Amino acid sequence: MAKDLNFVSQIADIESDFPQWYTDVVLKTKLVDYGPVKGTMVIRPYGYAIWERIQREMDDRFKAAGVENAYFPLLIPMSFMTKEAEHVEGFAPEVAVVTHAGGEKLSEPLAVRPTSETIIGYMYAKWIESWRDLPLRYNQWCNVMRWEKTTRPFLRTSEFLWQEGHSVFASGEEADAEALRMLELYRDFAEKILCMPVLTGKKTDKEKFAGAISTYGMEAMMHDGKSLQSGTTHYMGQNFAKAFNIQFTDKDGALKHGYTMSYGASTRLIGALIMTHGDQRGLVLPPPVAPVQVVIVPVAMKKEGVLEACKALEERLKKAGIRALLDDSDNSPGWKFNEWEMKGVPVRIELGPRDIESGKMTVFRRDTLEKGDDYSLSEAERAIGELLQKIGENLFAKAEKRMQERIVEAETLDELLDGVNRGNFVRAGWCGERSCEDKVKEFAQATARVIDGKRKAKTCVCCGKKATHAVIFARAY
RNA sequence: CGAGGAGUAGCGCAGUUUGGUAGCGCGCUUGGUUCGGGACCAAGAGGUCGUGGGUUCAAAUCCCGUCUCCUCGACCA
Repeated sequence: MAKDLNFVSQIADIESDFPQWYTDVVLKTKLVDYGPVKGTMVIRPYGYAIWERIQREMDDRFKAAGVENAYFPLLIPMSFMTKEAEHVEGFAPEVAVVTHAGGEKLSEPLAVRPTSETIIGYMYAKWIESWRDLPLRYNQWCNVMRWEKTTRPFLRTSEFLWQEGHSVFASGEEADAEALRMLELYRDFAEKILCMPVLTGKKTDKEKFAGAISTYGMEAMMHDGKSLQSGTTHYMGQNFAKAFNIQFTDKDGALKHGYTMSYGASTRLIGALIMTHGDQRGLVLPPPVAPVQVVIVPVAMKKEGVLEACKALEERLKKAGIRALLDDSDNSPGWKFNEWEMKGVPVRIELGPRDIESGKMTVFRRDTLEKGDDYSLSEAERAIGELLQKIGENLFAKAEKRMQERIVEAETLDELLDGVNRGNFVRAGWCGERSCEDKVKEFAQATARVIDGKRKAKTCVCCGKKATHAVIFARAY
C-alpha cells in the first residue's frame, strides 16, 4: 500500500512557513525553475500556460477598450533615461546597462528597459502632430529587466514579463480618467479571471511611480495577510510629454504638450493567484486560467472498456470547450490524485468499472476537496461546465470573505501595529504628511497600500491631527 | 546591500567534527504482477562532491577566493 502517505509534508507548512510553502509549490508543481543568472526564472510550460491564459483574457479587454498592440525595442539610449528627472532617480539603481557590443565599447551605453515610458515617449513625439492624432493608445507585451536585490519566482525577478500600456491625451482630465478606467479593467480582470478580490485606489506620493503625478494601484491580500501590488496605472500629466516633446496642434491652432498615462501588470499576477488561493496541498487554480480544468483519472485502467470510456469523455468535454486532460500514465490512481491536486486542477473525474456500469462518474472538487459520485455521465458537459463556474465563484467568495474579515480599523499606532501583526490590512486616518507615513513604516513595518476613497477618517493614526484620507496600511511583498 | 542558513546522482539527504575505495531513500531504465487515495518483485543505469586556487603522499572533509539558492531586513510590478 501507500509508502509515503505524508507526501504533503514535502510542501512546507502553509501557516507557519508561508514563504517556504510558496517556493516549494512553484518548484514542485513545475511552474518555474531557476535560471543560471541570479534572479532569473525559467517559466515552464505549466506556468507559461497560465500566463498565456492571463494574456489572452487581458488582451481581449484592452482591445475592447480600443487599445492597439505594438512592440518597442529592448534597448534604450541612456540619454533617454535621464530626461525625466524623477524617472531617472527612481530607476537608475536597478537598470542593467549594455556597454559593449560587437567586441567594442559603445559610444553611448544602452539601458535594458526597466519600463518603456522614455523610448515610447520619444517615438510618440515623432508620430503626434495634431489633435486628430489623439488619443494615442498602444500597449506592448514584453519583458523588462530590473536588477533587484532580492528575488523570488514571479513575485520579484530580475527579468519579468508584463504588458505596458502607454497613452497620450489632449487633456489631463482624459488622461487621468483613462488611468482610473484601466484600474477598473484590472479589477474586473482580477475578480472574474483570477477570482481574486482586490482593493483599488490612489497611491500616496511616497508610493507613486517615478515621474508620475498620480499612481493608482490594485492590491490583493495574500494567504498570510500581506499585500501584493498586482497592477498599477499612472497619470503623468505633462512630465514625460515635456521631457520628450510630445506636442500637438490643437483645434485652436495652438501648439500644446500632450498628457500621458501608463499602466502595467506582470507575471507577478501568477504569484498573486498562487498566494491567494493555494492551500496545504499546493496550488488551487481558478478555472478561467487553469491550463487543465478537468483531469480524468481512469481507475482499473486495464479493465475492459475503461480507457475507451475515459477517452470518449475527454473528447466530449473538449468539444464543449472545457480544457480536459486524460491521465493515462502508468502511475497508480492514488498517485495521480495527489499529483493533480498539488497542481491545482479545479476538477477531477474518476472513472472506473463501477462508474461506467452505473452510467455515473465520480467528481472531485479541488476548492472544497469534496467528492461526489452522483454525477450522470451522460450530462457531463453541462454538469462540469456548471461546476467550473461554481468553483470560480466559490474561490472568489472565499477570498473576498477572508479579506473583508481581515480589514480592521485603527486609531492609534499601537492598534495599527497589532492589526498588521495579526496579518490584517489596517484602515486608518492619515493627515497627508510624508513624515507620518514614514513613521508608520518604521513603527509597524507597514506601508500605505491605497487611499480608500470611499471612507472618511477623523484623525491621523500617527500625529492625531485632522485626517485628510482613510488609508489601507499593510505589510507588503 | 546587511544578517543568518544551504550547495554531495533527477529530487531529498547522510558522510565533513577526527583527511584514506562515493553512500542511503525516492525517482529513472528493463521485465513481470498490479490499479477506487502516492502498489509490489527482480535486474540495471546514473556522481569532475557548486566553482577556482592553496595545504598534503592523499581533500567531499582543512585554508582562501568566488558563484548560486533559501529565510529575514532596506528597495521594487
